[in-house]
Amino acid sequence: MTPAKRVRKSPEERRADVHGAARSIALESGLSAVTQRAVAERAGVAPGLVTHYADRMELLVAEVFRDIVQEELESVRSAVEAVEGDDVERVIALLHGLIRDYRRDVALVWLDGWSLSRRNEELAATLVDQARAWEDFVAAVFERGDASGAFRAPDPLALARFVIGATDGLSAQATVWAGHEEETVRYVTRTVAGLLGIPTSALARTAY
Amino acid sequence: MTPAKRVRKSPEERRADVHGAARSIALESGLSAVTQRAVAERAGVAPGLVTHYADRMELLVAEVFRDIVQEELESVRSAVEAVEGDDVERVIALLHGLIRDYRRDVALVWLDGWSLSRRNEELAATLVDQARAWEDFVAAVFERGDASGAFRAPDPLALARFVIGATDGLSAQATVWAGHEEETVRYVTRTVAGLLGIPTSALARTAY
DNA sequence: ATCGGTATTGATCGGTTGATCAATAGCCTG
DNA sequence: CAGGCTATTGATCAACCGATCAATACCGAT
Repeated sequence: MTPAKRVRKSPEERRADVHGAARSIALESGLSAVTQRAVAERAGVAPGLVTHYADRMELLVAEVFRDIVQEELESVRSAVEAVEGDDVERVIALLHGLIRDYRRDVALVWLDGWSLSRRNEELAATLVDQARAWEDFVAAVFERGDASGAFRAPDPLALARFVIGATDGLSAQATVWAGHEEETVRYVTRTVAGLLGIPTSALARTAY
Repeated sequence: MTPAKRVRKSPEERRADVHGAARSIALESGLSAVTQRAVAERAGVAPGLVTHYADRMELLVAEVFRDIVQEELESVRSAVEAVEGDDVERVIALLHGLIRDYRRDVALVWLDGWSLSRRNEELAATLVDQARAWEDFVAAVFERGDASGAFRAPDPLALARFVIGATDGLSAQATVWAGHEEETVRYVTRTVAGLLGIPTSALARTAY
């Protein structure tokens, strides 16, 4: 039993290590696999160091959830903002980000979040925050198109809630029903086109 | 410490007791609260008796999930089959069963099921079975209307998958975003009407 | 080179979980 | 009423969980 050689890092760096280990575990095996010992092992560190930096494991889980979900949102956001065309094109990019480019690991993290937030207050609060951030983002896309006259969206926030709720459910389905993404995109496209008061072909003009 | 008085029941009856206790715990506190000791206490029984009848706790959890979900399906099924009117009326009843009459406890059990099935093989298999049963039921409603000419549903199964996925997601949302059920019903109604090729008013003619 | 601050260790505690099984006692049969 | 089958008990085990903290040793400052 040779005592493990120690490496002394700056608190910020070590904190990032622990956080990164927790993050990768969450993406691989779910939020419930983010335990003190599992994180410690992956970070190559003693168990005590994890709670030393994370304070409580529940907080670490909530933070990891926030990071994963936030990154996904920023990814879709930048894809939408990178669109050169009109507001209809932006909606197309949005739907792509919501469904076609969905990431199974992220979808599973969302499901874990819903389930675990019953017993983890911080996680519950974080989940609500992130859901609102998604709503605001999607609603802004619809509002912009409504303002420019590209389509009609009299209640952007309600529409955003609907689209997000629906696509979330479809993503959950897709975690076990793989292979129906194309079909799902078609349905959602038709649906949203109908709700926006534009012809389906307008939202489906790029090749899917 | 007076030894607890024993009551000797038939295996079938005791099994039902244990099962019922597990079921009520799942509806109250989620699938992850269905532990050997919690079930034993609620059933008024020694912990050992729970696993004696359930074999493994994972099996009990899977069975409880199946029962709860199956009962919900049968409830909606009988509501739809009780409709006297035409196939459009049946779709209205279906959407009601899927969204407005949604039960928060059942929705949470679904979420737990998705999350837990990563670590519980039997639960995963049960979840897939139940999801298919829902699909078949909803698809049959659409197929019937298509056959009778009440509306158009060229691919009933795909449409069923879409409607179920979307309403599942919206139900999950509703577990935290309470109070938007009416709005959600309106959106889903418009959406489904559009997909079925009938005027929205046809699906919304009863007072919501 | 050495000293001190502090990052890090890892054993430890109390709590939970599922599973097991010898011992017990209720109730039906004769 | 007696006997025996078996339903039931409850203590016990190993494995995991999060949290804690005195002891340790690394590394920058002097």
